[in-house]
Amino acid sequence: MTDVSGKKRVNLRDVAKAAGVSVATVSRVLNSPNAVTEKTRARVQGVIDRLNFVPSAAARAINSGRTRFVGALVPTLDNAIFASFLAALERTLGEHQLSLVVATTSSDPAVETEKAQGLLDIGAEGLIVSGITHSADFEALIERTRVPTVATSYFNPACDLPTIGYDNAAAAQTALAHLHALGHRRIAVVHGPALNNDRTQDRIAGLTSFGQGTELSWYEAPIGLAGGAEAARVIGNDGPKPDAILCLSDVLAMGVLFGLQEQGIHVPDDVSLMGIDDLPGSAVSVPSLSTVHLPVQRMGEQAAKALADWVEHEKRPDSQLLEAHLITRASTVPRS
Amino acid sequence: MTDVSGKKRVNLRDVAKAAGVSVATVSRVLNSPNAVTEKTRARVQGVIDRLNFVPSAAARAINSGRTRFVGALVPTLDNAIFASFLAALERTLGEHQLSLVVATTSSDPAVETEKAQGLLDIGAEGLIVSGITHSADFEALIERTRVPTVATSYFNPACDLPTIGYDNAAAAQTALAHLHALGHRRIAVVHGPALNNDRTQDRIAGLTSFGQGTELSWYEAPIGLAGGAEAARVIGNDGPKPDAILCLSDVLAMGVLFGLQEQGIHVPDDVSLMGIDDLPGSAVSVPSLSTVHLPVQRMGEQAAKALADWVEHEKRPDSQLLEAHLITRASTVPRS
DNA sequence: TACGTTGATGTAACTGGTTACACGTGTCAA
DNA sequence: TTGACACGTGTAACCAGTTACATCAACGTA
Repeated sequence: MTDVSGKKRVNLRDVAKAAGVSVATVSRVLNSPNAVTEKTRARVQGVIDRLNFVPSAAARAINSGRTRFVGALVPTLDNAIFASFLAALERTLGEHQLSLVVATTSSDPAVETEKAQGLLDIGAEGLIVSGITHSADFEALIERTRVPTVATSYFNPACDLPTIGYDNAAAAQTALAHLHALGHRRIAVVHGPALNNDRTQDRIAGLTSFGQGTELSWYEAPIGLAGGAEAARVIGNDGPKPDAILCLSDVLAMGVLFGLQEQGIHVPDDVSLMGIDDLPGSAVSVPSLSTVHLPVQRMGEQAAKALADWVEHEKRPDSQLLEAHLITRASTVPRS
Repeated sequence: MTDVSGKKRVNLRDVAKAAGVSVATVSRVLNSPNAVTEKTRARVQGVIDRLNFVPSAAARAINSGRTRFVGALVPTLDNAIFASFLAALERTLGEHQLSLVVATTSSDPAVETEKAQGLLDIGAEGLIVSGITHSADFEALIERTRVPTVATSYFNPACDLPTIGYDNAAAAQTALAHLHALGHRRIAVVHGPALNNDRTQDRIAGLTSFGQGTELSWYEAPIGLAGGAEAARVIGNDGPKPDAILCLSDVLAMGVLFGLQEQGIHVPDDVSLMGIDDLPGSAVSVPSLSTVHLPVQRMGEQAAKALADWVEHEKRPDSQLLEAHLITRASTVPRS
C-alpha cells in the first residue's frame, strides 16, 4: 500500500511514526500486548496491518540470540522411511515454535560436515543426525560449538550424543530369529552400503553374532529398488538357492522381490523374503512383506521433543530406546 | 549462548580486542581480506580460529537485508518424485550461495499458506511452489510481500507467477496416445486427489479432450502404493476388464500392479499398465513400467537458477516449458 | 491538599555485525 | 623539500529490533 515502488520494507520506526507512538510501544503491541492500553493496541495494530509490517526475524534473532530453527541431516530423501520421520519431526518441533531445515548428506561424512557447518552458519540452534558415526571434523564442530545435537535411528546410552532410536542389531536379530523359527537356515542377507553407516553395520553385526546354526551369505547393494533387483540377480546366479533372503531395508526387499520375479522365482514358495523398516508400501506388495517395524514416527516425535527441551531449557536429554517389533506377513512361510 | 557455564558466544568485538585491532579490521578480514595487510590478516585470522569465532548470520542479515535462503513448498516428501527434484534444487541453489528450506503442505492450501507465511517470517527471500492454484490468502501474501515465487510442475506462460515445468495435459495425452496406438480403447484412469491439485486436474483434462474414440473410466485414489492397490481392486470388481490402465502417477501404477497381481490379473498379458513420472524404481518393477518421463531434475535446476536470478538481480524469470517424453517398457503391449 | 502507588508510555542503550568517512603514514614526482 | 595520492586502519553511525529505566498522568488515601 504505502510502499508503492518502495524498495525498503517498513520497519518498526515507520510504524511508530505512523501511529504516533514510540518504538517501544509498537514492540510491546507485538510481544506483550497486555502491557499496553487496549486503545493504543488497537490503533497500533491497525497501522501494522495497513502498512503490512512484518517484523524482521534477523533483528529479533540478534536480540534474543535465538533463531528458532533446528536442522536435520538425513542421508537421502529418496527413501520413504525418512518421510514419516521428518513429518513427525517437523510437526512436533512446530509445537515448540521451532522450524525445521532439512539437509541431505548422501551418507557422505564430508558432505554431512559441510552441511552441518552451513546449518550452524545460518543459525541453527540444534541438530538432528542419523547414527553416531561422523567425521572427526563433525565431532569437533559439535564439540566446540556445543550445539545441541541428537542422534537418531540408533540407540546407545553410552554415547557422546544422546541417541533416540532403536537397537539395530536387535531389529536384525528379530528378523533373523523369525526366519530361523520358520526353519530357514541358509539365508542370504542383502544390505545397503555399510561404509560410514553404523545403522547398517550394527544390523550386520547383530546377524553375525546370532549364531543358532544359520549359514549367512552377504550381498551389498545400493539402497533402492534397482539395487535390490540387482542383488536378487546375483543371488540367483550364485549357486544353490538360499532358504530365505533377509534384506536390511524394505526398499531393498521390494527390489529383491522384483528381481526374483524377473527370474521366475516365487516368493514365498521358492524362497522366503523379509525386510526391515515397515514402509507403508510393504503391506501392499504381492506377496506382502514380512518385516520389522521401526517406530520412525515416534522417533521423530521423541527426537523433536528432546531437542526442543535441550534448546529451550538447556536440558540435555537422555537416550531413549524405542521398541522395534516383528510384522509377519505373506512373504515368509515355514520351510517346506 | 549455547554454553551454560557463563562463557557467552564470542563476537566481533571480542576478536577485535584480543587481536588488538578495530572491529572494522576484523570485519575486513572476513569480507574483503585483500583490503588488509597480510600480516594483520594472518594475526586476526589466528585469533578468530583460536576463539572459534563464528559471525552471526542474523547480524549479517540485518545489515545486508539478505538471509540467503529460499523456501520450497512441496505436497509431501512421501513420493520419490520430489526427492530428485529437491536434490537438484538444493544443489543448484547452492551454486548461488542460497540455502533451501523445505516445507510440506499435504496438498492443503490452508497449510500451504500457513507454511509460506512461516517461511517468510523467518526471512525466506524467495519461494518455490507446486502448481499455480493456491488459496486467496496465499496469493494475497505473495502479492503484498512481492516475494519472488516460482511455480513448478506446471507450465503456463500466461500465469501471474513464472511457471517452470511441463505440460501436464500433454504428458497425460502422450501416455494415452501410446495406449491408443497399441489398440487399447477401453481405458481405466487412476489418479490422485484432484481437489486443490491443478497438475492432476490438467492431466485429467488432457485425457478428457483427447477424444480418438477411447472410452475412459475414472478412479480416484490416495497417492501411494496402497491407493493404487485399492484402485486395482475396485477396477477388478467393476464389470468388464479395461484394455489398459493409465495411472497419472508412477506410484499409483506400482500400487495398481500389486493390486492386479493380488487378483491374479497379469500385466501386460491381461491388461496394459502405464504411469506418468518415470521414477527410478519404475524401470525395475516386473514388468517394467511404461511411463512418461517428467524432467524433474532439470526442473529443479532451472527453477533454482530462475529463482536465484530473481532474488539476486530482481530479474523476474520467464516461464519455461520442459519436455516430457514417452518411455516404453514392458508393461504395455499391443491389444491382442 | 499532599503523597504514594500504579500503570502506560517514551528515551536511549543495548544486540553483532557492516561500512562511510576520517585519519595517519609511506611513496613518489615535481 | 613539499604536495599529491594510495593505502591501511580506526571511529562511529548505521541496520531493526528489544528492553531497562525514566517519566508522567491518574487514582486512592491520609
